[in-house]
Amino acid sequence: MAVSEVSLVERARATADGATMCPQRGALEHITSRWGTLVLIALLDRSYRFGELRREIGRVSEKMLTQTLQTLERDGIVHRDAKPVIPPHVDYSLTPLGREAAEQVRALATWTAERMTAIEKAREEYDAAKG
Amino acid sequence: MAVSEVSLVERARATADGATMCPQRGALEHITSRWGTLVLIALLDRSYRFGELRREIGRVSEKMLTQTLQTLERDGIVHRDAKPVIPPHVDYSLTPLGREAAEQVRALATWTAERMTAIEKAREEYDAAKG
DNA sequence: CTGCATCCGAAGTGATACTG
DNA sequence: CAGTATCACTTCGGATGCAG
Repeated sequence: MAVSEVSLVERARATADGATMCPQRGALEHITSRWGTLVLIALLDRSYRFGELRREIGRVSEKMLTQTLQTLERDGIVHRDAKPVIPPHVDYSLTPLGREAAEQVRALATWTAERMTAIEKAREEYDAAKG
Repeated sequence: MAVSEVSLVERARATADGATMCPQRGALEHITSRWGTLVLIALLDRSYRFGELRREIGRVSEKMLTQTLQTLERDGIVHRDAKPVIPPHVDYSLTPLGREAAEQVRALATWTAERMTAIEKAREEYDAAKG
């Protein structure tokens, strides 16, 4: 097994002793966060303006979208291109790094979509047995 | 583009009109949740008992681990094998479905670990520019 | 050993109003 | 249009105590 394959869990424990959480966990959580996943999948298609992205995703507050985009921009996942015009025009797109991450996320989302039938069946059985 | 590649965002919007969130989003969030990812990666290696898993992951309360495991069990991702002995002995392992999911998650975690240097560099540049 | 119930502070979330 | 600020509200998460 490659070193990196277990490093997540190992580092999580290693840095758990009162120290700050390992930066890896942070990055992973930004990418897999509730709105992060949707943003990445949307941007995989094309670049979006702020309001456009908000409409595309739906049911996301300005605050959360702003926060998500800033976090992902800071991690070098999303590129922010603010054109100095009135009214403001800001385009968001994926960096090369971000595109790699987004493809992984999309793979996971696609998998979930494909297996949804099995998952719902499992839920029904679980609820029937315990409920 | 395959249908499933955009269905996540589309469904999120489709069900956004006061209805319950689409079940896909729920499943994806269970898998990518804070403790969900760590549980899946750990179980990819071998089966674990409750306390063992708790120690392996580190810094997770009983409550959260229980909650995470129950959610994943309900989705048919994790298998729970409770042996009727005193004291109780419960083994957790991945179902075939769960193994597929876990491999996707591990791929993402591995990617994050590999790109950590680039991500940290991006963060420093961002902070230097804005602070 | 496993896991449930409860409490409570911390953090996340979102509607609204406001600025550049 | 793109974001910031504030505030009320909800959920998260950990500690503790208890049961099977």
